Amino acid sequence: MGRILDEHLIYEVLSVVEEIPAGKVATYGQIARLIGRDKNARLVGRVMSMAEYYGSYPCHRVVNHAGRLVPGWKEQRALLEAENVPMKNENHVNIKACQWAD
DNA sequence: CAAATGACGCCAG
DNA sequence: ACTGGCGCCATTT
Repeated sequence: MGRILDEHLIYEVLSVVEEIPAGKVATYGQIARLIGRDKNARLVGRVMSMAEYYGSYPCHRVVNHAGRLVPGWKEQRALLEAENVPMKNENHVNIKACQWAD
């Protein structure tokens, strides 16, 4: 299985993710806008799901527009709390308080 | 080619 | 806050 997604897209998404500072989070839509692909939030999510294959990136700092954590990824919460990211409840960060101002 | 599937987003109830 | 419905895009069935 070769490259499923456009390598250019993967490169752009991951370079943005790399910039998210510890203690902050970014949303899929936010990242999509930053790379000039406003309507491609879903693709950003797809890239994230395969990010491990391309290297090590702070994927735990990417959440959806409501601040919900990745469904099924247990370690994410601990990773965020280790950076003192404010949580709203078990599955959500307080996005208002910790969204990365780009 | 039609329908379904997702680490999504926005709006209405 | 939670749930549907619709729009969005690439990939898969």
